[in-house]
Amino acid sequence: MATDSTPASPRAEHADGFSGKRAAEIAGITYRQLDYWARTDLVRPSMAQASGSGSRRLYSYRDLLELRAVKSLLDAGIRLELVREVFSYLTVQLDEDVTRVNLVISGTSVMVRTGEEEIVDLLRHGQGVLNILPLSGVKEQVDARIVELYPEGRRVAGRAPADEYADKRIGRAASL
Amino acid sequence: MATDSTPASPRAEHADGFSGKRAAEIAGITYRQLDYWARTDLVRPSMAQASGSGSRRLYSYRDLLELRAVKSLLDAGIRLELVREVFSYLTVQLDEDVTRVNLVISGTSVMVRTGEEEIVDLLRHGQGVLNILPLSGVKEQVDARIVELYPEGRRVAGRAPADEYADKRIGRAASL
DNA sequence: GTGATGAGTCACAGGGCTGTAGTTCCACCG
DNA sequence: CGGTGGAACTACAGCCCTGTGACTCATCAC
Repeated sequence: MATDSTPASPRAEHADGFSGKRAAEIAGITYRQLDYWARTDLVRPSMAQASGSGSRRLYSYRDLLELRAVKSLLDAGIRLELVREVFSYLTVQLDEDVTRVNLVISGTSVMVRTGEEEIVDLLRHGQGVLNILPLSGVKEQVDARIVELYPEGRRVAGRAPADEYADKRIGRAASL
Repeated sequence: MATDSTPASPRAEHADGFSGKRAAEIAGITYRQLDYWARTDLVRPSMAQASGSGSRRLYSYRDLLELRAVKSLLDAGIRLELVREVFSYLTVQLDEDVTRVNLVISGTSVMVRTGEEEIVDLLRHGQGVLNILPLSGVKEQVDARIVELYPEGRRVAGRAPADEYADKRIGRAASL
């Protein structure tokens, strides 16, 4: 990771990571929320955990995406409890192909979907409420916010070319 | 019964309304929840409000649909706070044409939609999380539950023929 | 009148924060 | 090397929301 040579995107500029305070600013949450989430294991800084007063948390770019995704879900009126369930699956996945994917939450079952058609299928056959979060939006927001808050003169280019996308079911919790 | 002459569906049998206890059973919630919701103005019995100890609440069939819709949203991990917002708009609408309609919640904006195509549009252009609740499911569940819990020998038939369906935006809250 | 039913009330629990007052670590200065 | 300042984490109290349990109390049917 540290020896990363990928070009482009605000991502590359900050291989050194983001402080707790900055992460909160970029994700658009309060510091207290960030702290609470870290202490309760919802989103933890993957580059450096806190280890007592005076230590520093260090969030990776990917962590920022998670923080922002959590905030989006919260803004949409979803209970933190469900968000926790979702992310306990999601953490495994959610890599670089985040850009064109939709996160679909049906009850406690979570999926990553690309095509709109398949989502329509879900709609047609689905019983419960469907929560759909376009992860692309999350990435865009984070990138925009980084540039906005910390322009730092450094190079900021377009994103890398698209890869293949496929639908993946990433988890399913016990039924209600 | 009363002066109602509509045929079919468990609806017709209970023009006299449902007691609080029954309403809770049918909706699949606890009596305490029903009580709390009534006292905090989320779903109130439209046929008879409580007016002191010893009085009785009376819920209409339509109230049952609301109760069940609230429960569905809750089960889907949505915060009661958002549900309140949604229903403050929804209460105006939500009539008999509930059967083929989807309730779409995007942020704090609420819509009733029929065609899947239009939902796809929302997906494609939408920024935030979309919560989609098929109201048809709600009605089916309520009907099934009534028959299941109170078969009462009375006639129970299929539902009335379809009417026209149209998309209607029913409300939009202040932006975040 | 009597008892069952169901609304009213109160206290309290758990989740999700928020505010504030520490604490600790680190960098920098001399 | 010791002192100083500041950034960031921690501890803890407290608030609001959503119930829940346990009673109490008013009605109604008999």
